[in-house]
Amino acid sequence: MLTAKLFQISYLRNLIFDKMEYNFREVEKNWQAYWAKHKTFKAENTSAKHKYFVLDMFPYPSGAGLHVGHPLGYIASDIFARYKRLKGFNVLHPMGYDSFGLPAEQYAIQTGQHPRITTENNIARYREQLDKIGFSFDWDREVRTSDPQYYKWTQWIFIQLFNSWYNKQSNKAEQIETLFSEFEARGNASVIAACEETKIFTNADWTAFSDKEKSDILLNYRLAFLSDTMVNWCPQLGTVLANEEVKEGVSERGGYPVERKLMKQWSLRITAYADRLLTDIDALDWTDSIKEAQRNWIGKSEGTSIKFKVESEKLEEESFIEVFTTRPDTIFGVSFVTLAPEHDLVKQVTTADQKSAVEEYITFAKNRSERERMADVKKITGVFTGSYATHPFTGKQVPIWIGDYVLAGYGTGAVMAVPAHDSRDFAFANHFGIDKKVIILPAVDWDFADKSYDEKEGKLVNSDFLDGLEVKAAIKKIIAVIEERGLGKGKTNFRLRDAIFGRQRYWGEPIPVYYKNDIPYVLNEQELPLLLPEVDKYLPTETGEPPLARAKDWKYKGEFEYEYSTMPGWAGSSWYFLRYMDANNDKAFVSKNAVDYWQNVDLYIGGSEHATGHLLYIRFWTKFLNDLGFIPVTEPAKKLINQGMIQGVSAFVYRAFVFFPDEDKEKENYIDYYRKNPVFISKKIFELSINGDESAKNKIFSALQKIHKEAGFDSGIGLFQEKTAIHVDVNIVKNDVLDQSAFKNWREEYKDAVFITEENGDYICGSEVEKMSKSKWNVVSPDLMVEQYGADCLRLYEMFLGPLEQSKPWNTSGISGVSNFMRKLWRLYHNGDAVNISDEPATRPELKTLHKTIKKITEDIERFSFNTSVSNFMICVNELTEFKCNKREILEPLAIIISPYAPHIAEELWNRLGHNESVTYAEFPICKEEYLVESSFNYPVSFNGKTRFFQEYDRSLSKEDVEKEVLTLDQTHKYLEGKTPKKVIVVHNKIVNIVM
RNA sequence: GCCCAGUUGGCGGAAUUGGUAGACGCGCUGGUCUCAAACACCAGUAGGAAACUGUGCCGGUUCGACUCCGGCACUGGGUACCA
Repeated sequence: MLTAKLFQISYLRNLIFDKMEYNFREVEKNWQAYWAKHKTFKAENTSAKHKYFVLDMFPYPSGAGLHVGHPLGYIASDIFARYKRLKGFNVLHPMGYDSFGLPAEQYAIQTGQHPRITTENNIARYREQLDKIGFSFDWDREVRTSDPQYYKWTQWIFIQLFNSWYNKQSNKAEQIETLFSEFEARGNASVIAACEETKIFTNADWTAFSDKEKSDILLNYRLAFLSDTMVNWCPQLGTVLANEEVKEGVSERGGYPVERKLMKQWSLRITAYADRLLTDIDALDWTDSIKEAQRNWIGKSEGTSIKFKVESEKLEEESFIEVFTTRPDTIFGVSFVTLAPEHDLVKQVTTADQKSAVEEYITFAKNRSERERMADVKKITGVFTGSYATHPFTGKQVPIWIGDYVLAGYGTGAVMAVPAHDSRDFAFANHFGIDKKVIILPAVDWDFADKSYDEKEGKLVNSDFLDGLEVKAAIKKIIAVIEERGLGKGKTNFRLRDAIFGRQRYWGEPIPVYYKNDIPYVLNEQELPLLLPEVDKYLPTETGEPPLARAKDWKYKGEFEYEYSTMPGWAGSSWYFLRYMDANNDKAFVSKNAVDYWQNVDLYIGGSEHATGHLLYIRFWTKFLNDLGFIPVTEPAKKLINQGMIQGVSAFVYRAFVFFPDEDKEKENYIDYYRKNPVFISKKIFELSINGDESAKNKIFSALQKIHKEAGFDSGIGLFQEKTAIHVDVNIVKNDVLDQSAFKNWREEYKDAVFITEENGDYICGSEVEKMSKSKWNVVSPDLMVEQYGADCLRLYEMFLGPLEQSKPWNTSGISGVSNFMRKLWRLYHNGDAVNISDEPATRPELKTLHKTIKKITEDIERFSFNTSVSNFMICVNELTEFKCNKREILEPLAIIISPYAPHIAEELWNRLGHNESVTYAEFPICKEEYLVESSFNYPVSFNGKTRFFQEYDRSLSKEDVEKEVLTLDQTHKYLEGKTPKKVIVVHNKIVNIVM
């Protein structure tokens, strides 16, 4: 009763107190409304100012809403965008939604609700959450990939890809018409294109071909093409997936198993751009890890193809196995040749004796799922074909094997095996007892019985004309010889595969293709967008066709056959940066004026998980659109920053089971009992009891006895040794201490929980850093933070947590420091409730504090070290508070420099300083170095290994003073009693060391 | 296995060019205010009684190393038979 009353009094006092304090709720609401009303952040497409394009990777609007980790990158980009505006740039800072995707569709399958509805609801929630944080987005330029006005242009780009081929001579994509006229004039003999190997035909042949034949040939050249390819098929999702969407043999979304399957599919010929995607990386200001990941993904390797003649009586014609190797120097070490199980020659080279064994093996390899293959990489499997090939140099017979360690899709699908110098060949040879021949002598001791020597260093032996050469010289020589004798030729291979483009799903962009007599045609531009039709169910049809086959009243239904696949999730996101430049244009995907002005993204912020997916595709499309002359740039983003992930800190309580020795020990019994009286052991006691601490055990035991007594039992009591850790909602845990009553109310089953606590009655939870997720009860919502501390506080704190690029756990308790800082900042400008600003000139120390801060903040922002900025603001405000500084001369620039970080409070202060315009239109102040000069300082002197502060000098540092350093030397001599030092080391005008 | 990033107090982290390591914040301890508490404010806070020792470990370069070089260990991320 008394405490309740007192609480009321203190509550009232706090209310009055609050009135004098910064009222972030009101201020933030007002300024957010002001920005929206005045379109403060609207970017114009024409300006005398320099442009600056700051882009975030737009989110997929999921049903779970945002957690505190999501806005991290947006806050950073917003700070930079606001900073650039203050620096006088015309800033484009847009936001949108990547709104096609699987989760909405899965939800639709379960509930029957149209994915559009789900998506719109989620977008509305995202928008609400984003608005609360006070971002400076130009919402007039919002894009949604699922909006027909947007995907019209995604479809249009697909059509451009379909209507293009890659000319390797000009090294760019060209209109398919140029190829067409070349075929009509001369056939394809002189065409060098990115395509599958094709038969040579003349212009006469071309004219004679049927329409279908012509179409098939052209498909082989088009950048968007249909082909029978091995795809990653996910039966549970009922769709194919790109390599990038498969992680460790299961689907990235959902984690379902993935199989290999041969299917007719739309693909994009990204491999045509492999070389350019690789070489252009170097010039980009992206992080090394992303650049490296892309290089590895493209996987360029230069080597040689070599032909091995097959010795087989069965074959009428001469037949060769072509292998690809990066180590032609090891040719004399070849002891067998291995074919991929899917290799064309497998059937022909298999002898009658081996036929059944080979067929058995091929069936085995085919049915082995991707997952199994990855799981037992070390398991070696293979079979001998019975045939031999002729070694091109020694003329000896080498056996031909089949093994699934050779991939059909890479190189030629066949390898020459050199067991002594390749670890995979070594393992294979060891397993099947094939002999090895050492042909490179390493400089170090090497046990060839144990492992292969794969290094590209050493001298060649047993290698005929290569003997005595170093590896590098040998490679050069052998390539020359191979080419001279026509045994093969230098060849470059890429790991990168063409991107499979069709998805057997509903919620995506329809591929704008229809079929007439089995020939694919693209729609006319006027017919776009090809709208996503309504369907009764979002599942495949009974005959296994994609959901779009269910559409009843599609435009040309019955007239032509439509393509039923939709585009993959990455289609819309592969060009969205361009749409922001001219988001509402219905004549073109972007106008020439707009793209000429905005060019490309200056700063792109997003997660590193897109390294080999989105970030590769967006570069590909950009290059393609540039080739066709639609845009002036070849890269989408000049600078890329990857923000780290914010992890959750899960809290745990430890549950002990109680049972009664004299009762039935069946499991149900004590589970039942526990449900009535769960016992929780604190982290400390839990750990101690594990380590066999007797006193802790006794403590648990006596606590259990107490519980037991209260329950009305007389008999002995026991503690079940296996304790369970339970995730507990982090919102009822503060500084590791559990809110015990909240915990009891949290779940019905914990209603009667009994706690074994520390001496002071606190229950200390265990904690662990994990991914932030609902199921782990460690999600902290930004709404809650904004509600409790304000948007500015959240923004500052997210930056303060640590370096932007680093992953770090969220810890709400630290936010109070930032909250305190906000109050101190407010008080600088106020005395009680009233604004208290003086027009007196500032003192030198005050000016020094200000300009030091301007300098540091500028440097911090420029090098994206936002965490140190927040510290520097705190130092600045602490110093000014100490000075009791309320000078306009100081506080006005302070409001400006803090505005990118804490825009709401900055606007309010700016307004209270008497300005009518938004602080956004102010000018970022420039540091005046003269105020930074030290008036006095200590010389630290290291002498005989000890550092002493030499003497305090009262002087300012100017250029002349630096030259007058001799004076300091005099002082040094005096100090050292007339001895002359050998060396006096001066750094930043300070003597730091004296060498005698 | 390979590639990339990292390892600093009780915790998050700072040190920008090789120049007084631990800024700033959290937490903790003590004090002021209060009947009491919360809030707020003030002081202290790497370890050690001290000499000294301290940036994952071993060694090197340097007058001087968290920073540069060589080797190792561990943590996180990416990748996976790419010939």
